[in-house]
Amino acid sequence: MSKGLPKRSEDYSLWYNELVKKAGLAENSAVRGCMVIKPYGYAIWEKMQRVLDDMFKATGHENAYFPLFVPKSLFEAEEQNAEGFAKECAVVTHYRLQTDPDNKGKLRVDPAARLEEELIVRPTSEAIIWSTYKNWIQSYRDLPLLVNQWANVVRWEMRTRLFLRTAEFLWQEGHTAHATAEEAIAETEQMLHVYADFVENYMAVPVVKGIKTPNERFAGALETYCIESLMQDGKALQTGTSHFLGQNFAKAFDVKFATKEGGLDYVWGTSWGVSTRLMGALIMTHSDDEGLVLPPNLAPIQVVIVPIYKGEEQLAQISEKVNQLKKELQAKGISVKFDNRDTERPGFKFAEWELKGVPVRIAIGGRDLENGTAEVARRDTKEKSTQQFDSLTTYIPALLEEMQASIFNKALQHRAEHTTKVDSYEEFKQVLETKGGFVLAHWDGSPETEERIKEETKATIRCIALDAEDEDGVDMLSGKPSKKRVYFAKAY
RNA sequence: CGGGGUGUAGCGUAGCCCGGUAUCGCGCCACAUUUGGGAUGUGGAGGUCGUAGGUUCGAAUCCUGCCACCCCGACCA
Repeated sequence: MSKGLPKRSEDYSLWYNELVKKAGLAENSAVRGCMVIKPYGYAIWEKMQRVLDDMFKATGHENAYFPLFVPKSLFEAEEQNAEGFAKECAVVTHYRLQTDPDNKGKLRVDPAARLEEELIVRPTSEAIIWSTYKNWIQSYRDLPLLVNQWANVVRWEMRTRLFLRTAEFLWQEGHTAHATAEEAIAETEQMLHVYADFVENYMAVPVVKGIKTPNERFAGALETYCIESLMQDGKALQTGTSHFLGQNFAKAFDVKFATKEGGLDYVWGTSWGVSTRLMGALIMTHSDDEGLVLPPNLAPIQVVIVPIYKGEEQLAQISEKVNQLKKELQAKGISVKFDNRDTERPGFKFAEWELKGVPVRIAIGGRDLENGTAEVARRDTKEKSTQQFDSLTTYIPALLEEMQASIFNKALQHRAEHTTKVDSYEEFKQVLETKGGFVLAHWDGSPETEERIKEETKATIRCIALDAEDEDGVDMLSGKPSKKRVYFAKAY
């Protein structure tokens, strides 16, 4: 491991890439655009999954699994959706290889093994799922149908970045069917709130809840809800989406149900998802030039204990105390690592665990043995303090809780400082160029002005906030009247 | 996919213009001394120079194709 990371202030992208690799989260693979998620990175993802999965179950959802491949005829059934994803689909055309007669030791695609119908590698699973739902739903008694799946999907991206945009990524996709539009909308909103709850309270990343403009809407949806977060470099990142699909997929796949009243009607759908992109948000929101800063609620290791000793005898003395402490902390649900490697020195370990973002470090040395103390260092502020050893079992849980709140508040403050109201296009452009961040401005609601602003400034409308206040104003470009401000930003 | 760049040991690099079998640092292995913020010394291992062809007596170096990565665009969770 080489020392030091690039500075955020000098090259934010480089800092991000190096951090992801050096902290052992992920690396590029032999496959273009696809990453290898390494054990430490995957451990964080697993914690995210566990929490989210519990939240999904608590709101009545069940997990299932649908195929990776979607026959082309199914894929194209919902036209809007198919067209939206067409440009980035991987397609399976053959099912067999053979030895290449012209090139010894090499294989080639067997031209005789062409599939009668091409298979699309799912960029999302609406098609395969709704074609299945047709068979699952006959009556209002079968509704609502609340299913989630954890899966990988493939979108053939031109330009990729670890976690933020990869050709293959991991996510969960919820797909539900309801008897009424109201119920489906309530589900769409509910899941948006679930995501917001998770992202704010576990990831400690503040979100703006809102709806997308028609331009930014999911292909095939009537309404797309989203949560948007602001990264340290002033760019926005969508951290989750929830779609109200109306009856679009029900109609495309002929999913009808017998109503209580004896009629026959198409069901109403939703879909919602978060992906490994959340990892990118987690990294970019809190981390610093020394490495990752992980919120205690998602850190695979919450506390690391580093012994400082001279000789094996002293290590044995320290170990005895540490093992007892470790047991007590673990009993309180805290994950603890005792880094008793004899092959690295304390200073090296300090730097390494800081790079990996472990929230709390406890160091115990000879002096502490004599005094009955320990040195406690918190990762977020890098403050160190000396604590009574016996108080640690109450001090540490409280500290972790305090840190969780503290890093959220820090991110919240950063967002507040980088959210600017503007009333003129000049000011708008100036804010984008100088400080970045969210820019709150009036918009006349037309796709034309939205498009023009995007072309001229690279900024897009991230969302129309659900809690936006009514305020009469005029579009900064067209001068037409507007009822509320919308969130603009340059985005990932 | 367009424009630009890069690819040499696990990582970071020198050498490439001007062809003669590869430099340095970190890391790795062994031993010793060390251990309260990225240890030091001594010895050692590790390379089909991204890949496939071509030119040449000889290619990391020159030429061509391909692959991957990075930056900037277009596209996007």
